[in-house]
Amino acid sequence: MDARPAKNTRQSILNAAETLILTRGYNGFSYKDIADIVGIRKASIHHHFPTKEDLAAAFVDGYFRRFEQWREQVGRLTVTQKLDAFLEMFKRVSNNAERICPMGMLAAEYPTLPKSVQDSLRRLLGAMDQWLVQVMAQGQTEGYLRPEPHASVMAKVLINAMSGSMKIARVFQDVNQLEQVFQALMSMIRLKADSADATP
Amino acid sequence: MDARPAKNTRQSILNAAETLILTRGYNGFSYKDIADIVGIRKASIHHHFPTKEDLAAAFVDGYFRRFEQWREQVGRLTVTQKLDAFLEMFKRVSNNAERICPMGMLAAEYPTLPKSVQDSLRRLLGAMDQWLVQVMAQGQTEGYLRPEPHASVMAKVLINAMSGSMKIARVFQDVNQLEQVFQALMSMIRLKADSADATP
DNA sequence: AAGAGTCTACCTACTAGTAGGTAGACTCAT
DNA sequence: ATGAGTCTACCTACTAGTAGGTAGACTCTT
Repeated sequence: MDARPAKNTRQSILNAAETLILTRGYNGFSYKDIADIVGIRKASIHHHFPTKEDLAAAFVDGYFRRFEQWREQVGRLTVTQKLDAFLEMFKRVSNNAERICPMGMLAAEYPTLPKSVQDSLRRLLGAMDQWLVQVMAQGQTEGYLRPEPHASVMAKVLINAMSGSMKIARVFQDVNQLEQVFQALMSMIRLKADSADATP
Repeated sequence: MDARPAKNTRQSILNAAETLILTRGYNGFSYKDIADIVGIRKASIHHHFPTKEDLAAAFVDGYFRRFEQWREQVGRLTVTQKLDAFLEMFKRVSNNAERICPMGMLAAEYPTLPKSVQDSLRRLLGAMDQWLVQVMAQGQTEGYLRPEPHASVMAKVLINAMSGSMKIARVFQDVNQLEQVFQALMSMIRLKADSADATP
């Protein structure tokens, strides 16, 4: 059927790994779980990803690339739109209500992760933080966001509040929490109704 | 030497479990790890805690009881003092810089936890949330905290921002982050300099 | 012919948990 | 007071099952 079944299997494995990592964590799934989902044998996974460490690092790196693409896409939006897009990104991760974001999951498991996965994760978290800080700083310069606290702290508060909410929402099965928390936080850091430096 | 050495071992196991759960998570440690720390044989742990599920549930329940005691102790303090005490509680958890709070760790692992542990955890998270919401509401009534957003959302933002900060701080080895984030958040929700309804 | 991809069959290391036993302290009837 | 019975706390030795990973044979496609 498929012209190139190869890439497909690799991607299927990666997709299965993504769901498993974001629902159960690195220490909470095995190659058998992946094999069952993808419909191949356990040994075949090792052909694409020799070790579990390789697989996890590949997932985080892939996530990083997708984040970079997304960052490019939203680059020309206003601060308001960027922050809305940021919320949407979180919502997309938890669209099946069982997943939480890589930060919430993998950062919690950090000490138990293989070194290469730790490194990839640090890069991802660093990039997300850097982006958010820049957006916050821009918002402050434009007078759209309050000048205090410092953009870097504002960013930490927002990203942690979002990530934490996903987790708590999963425990208590509360679908609307992410949106509520986001809107509340925005109302706390916003100064004006809207920013409007849209560079078309 | 000791009249009743029994209780001691049980408590040692519980202490080891606490550190292991808060650093590596439920899926990240084994009975062997505990045995090595406490200095007894693996099988002996089963005498005190028949299953790993029993051990984890006992830890969470013990944590819950300690929280209830703490809540009693801070009951008569002002809102400002209560929130400061709340920060101190978080700081105490992470005093060795490797631990994160049960919320950050166990809530992330939630879908993989045995049912009884899930139940205990839900009780703990529920109690902590309830307490914080009440404190926030009191602060709003006294005019010490901003009337918006709703106390329940304010509580979620604070607790998640704190819990998340501990995790990120561990990844980037940033000791001061918890304090910074707390102070920043307080400055965002505070209306007056201090609350002063101290009931002596 | 060769390589990629998948398979069966296997390995070692480790997991939680069990079986069965021992040393010593407590209880209590004689 | 003393010996039988019982209890706690721990032990060694084991089980069944699962983890990640490997070797080598079998297909296809090019």
